[in-house]
Formats: sequence, structure tokens, C-alpha cells
Amino acid sequence: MTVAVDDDLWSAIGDPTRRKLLDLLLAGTAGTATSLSDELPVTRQAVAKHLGVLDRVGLVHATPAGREKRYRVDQDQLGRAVAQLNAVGDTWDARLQRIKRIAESIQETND
Amino acid sequence: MTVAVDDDLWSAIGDPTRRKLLDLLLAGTAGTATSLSDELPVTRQAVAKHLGVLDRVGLVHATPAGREKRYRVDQDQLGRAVAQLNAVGDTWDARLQRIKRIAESIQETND
DNA sequence: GACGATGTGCAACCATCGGTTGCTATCGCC
DNA sequence: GGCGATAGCAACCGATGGTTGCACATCGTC
Repeated sequence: MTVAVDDDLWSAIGDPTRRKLLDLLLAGTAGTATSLSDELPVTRQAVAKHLGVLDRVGLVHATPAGREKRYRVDQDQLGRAVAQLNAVGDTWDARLQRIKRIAESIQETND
Repeated sequence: MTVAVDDDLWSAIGDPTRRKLLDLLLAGTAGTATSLSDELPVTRQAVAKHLGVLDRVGLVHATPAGREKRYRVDQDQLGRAVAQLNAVGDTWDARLQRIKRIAESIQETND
């Protein structure tokens, strides 16, 4: 059985640049597209696009402040994303363990 | 600080179809491109491409058997992938907790 | 109040990637 | 040998991550 996963949410955090963005936002760095692009090896426009998709899946929210637009992470939604990561990780881990146990039992019968 | 993540490995498991493939392989379904494509809503060629990238990052290995090519998961490598999922999940979780604690302490000072 | 600096938004363009279709080649078996 | 099943290759398409270039808004300052 496959783990129930929100593909939109997963693919949002699947991109390495977006993961880095979330890292930066969690670290408290000022959340404008320009300031974030300073910390990343991509242009401001690329960052703006990424913030757009993060916004669409609800992982971040923007609050206009004068001429700039501040982004902050949505803690609940990021919590859900983390839960999915853990769910998939746990499922695979369990299956790997089971396979390992089976392999060992076969080993024993061959002794 | 950003979690050390192997981007190739992560992006390999980032694709929903590839995750499904790994699920199927872990479930013991026969591992040929054609048999796997029967279980998925995509063509054999798409599956073959995915198996190719999974192979390149070492998550699966192919063993030619007559006219067909059987794929099986590499347990060690998948284990590493799971570890990365957990690492990112744990890091984000920790930061979310910390933010929550800070928010609560501010709440208290305002009482 | 006008002007330059800074920040955002939009559009065109390019490369890569997931997916498809179509064809060829190889292997197994009757 | 010939037929069916499997794999492999190539061309093509749409979406996406990335870039550059330009227009628009806002802030500070003279």
C-alpha cells in the first residue's frame, strides 16, 4: 500500500532551492524576494517564482509592507509537510526492516 | 544552517512516480519495466526512464534475466534516502518547535 | 515636489524533464 | 524459421526552473 501523500505539497518541498528558502525563512532571515535571493545562487525572479509556488500550496504567506513584500512560513502547513516526510520515511524503513528480517531467516535455514 | 542533503538522491525520490515505483519494488512486485508499467498510469518508456534515474543514483539495480531486465531496490541506498528525509523532517520540526516556544513566551509577557 | 535608488511584476526566451508515440532490435519458444 | 514479448532509441510535446530585459511603484532626499 502506498503512503497517502499530497503530491503538490511534496513537490513543493522537493525542489532544493525551495527547501533552502524554507530553511532561510525558518532561520529568521528577512523574507523579501530580493533579500532571500542574496543568500542563494539564483536571481530574484527565480526566488519570486519559488515563493509563488510555496504560497500557492500554503507553505508561506506574504504581507505587503510598503514597497516590499515580506514572506513568512506557515507553521501549520510546514508541520503537515514534515508529517508526510516522516510518514514516507517510516513506511520505507518498516519495509526495509521486514526485508532484512526475511533475509536473515533465510540465512538461518541455510546454516 | 541547512541540512546536508544529496540533491540527486532527494530529487530522485521527489518524483511521485518514482516513489510509487519504489513502493512497488518494496512490495515485491516483479521488477521489469513492463510489469511495473502495468501497475502505473504511465507508459513502459516513462517507467524505463524513471528506472534509469533510480539506477543512476544507486537506489535500484538491474539484473538481466534472459530477454527481460529485473530491477530490485538497493536497501542500503534507500536507507540513506530515508535518513535524509528524517534529517530534514527533524530539523524543520525542531525549528518549528523553537518558534512556537518563542511565540508562547511572548504571549506570556503580554499577559 | 522632483529625482534617483531600491523593490516588485511581467514577458520572452532557453534548457531540462516527465511523458507520449513510433519504430527497431533482441530474445524465447512453438 | 517465425511469431510474440521485452527492451532500447529517437522525435516530439508541455510544464517547469532559470535567465535577461524592461516597466511600474515606493521610499528617501535635495
